[in-house]
Amino acid sequence: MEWLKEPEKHFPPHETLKHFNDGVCVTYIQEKTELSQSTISTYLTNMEKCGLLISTRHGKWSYLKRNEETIKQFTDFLT
Amino acid sequence: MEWLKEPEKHFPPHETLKHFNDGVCVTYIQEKTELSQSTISTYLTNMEKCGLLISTRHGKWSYLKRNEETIKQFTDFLT
DNA sequence: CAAACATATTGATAAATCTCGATATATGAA
DNA sequence: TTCATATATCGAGATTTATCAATATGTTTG
Repeated sequence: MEWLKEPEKHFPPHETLKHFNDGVCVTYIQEKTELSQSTISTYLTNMEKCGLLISTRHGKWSYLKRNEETIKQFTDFLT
Repeated sequence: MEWLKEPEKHFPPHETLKHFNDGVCVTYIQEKTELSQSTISTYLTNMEKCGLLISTRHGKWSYLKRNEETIKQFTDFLT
């Protein structure tokens, strides 16, 4: 969640997409976390189901970005 | 944590102490949570060690109240 | 001091979570 | 259509967490 605040600072640019408008692809997140592909895929899917992340497919890649609206609701609740 | 924001609204007055200055005793919290005595004792002890609660002993009772300073640090971090 | 009460600690078990490898599915390229 | 790549799902083991009963310790009161 922290890395996704400023993707440019934490991930390399994607080979085809020239922007981070829809976030970062699963593979890059997987590499950076050093967890297995299946683990990260499950985590990200769950986080999307929770509403914390938004997933967008571009061709074979899934891009993940923060869902700021739900995140705010949640941190407001915690506070 | 929520109950301890306004103890008067969630707990009966204590038999000896006439105020909630130091919070609420373990037994009252235990009864309200409907967890076992040992479970609640462990939880409260841990929360105190984490700095989230402040424990004060008056005779045979331990009173627990929120440690607002640390709680704020924590919610700030989460936010 | 002994009994009674409040809280703490210990040891144990069931359930949940973390994590993976193997396998399945989806998608673009050859 | 087949291959290579990206992601998803399944089944399972190891670890952690939640929770308790039993027991120990601390404290007041008779």
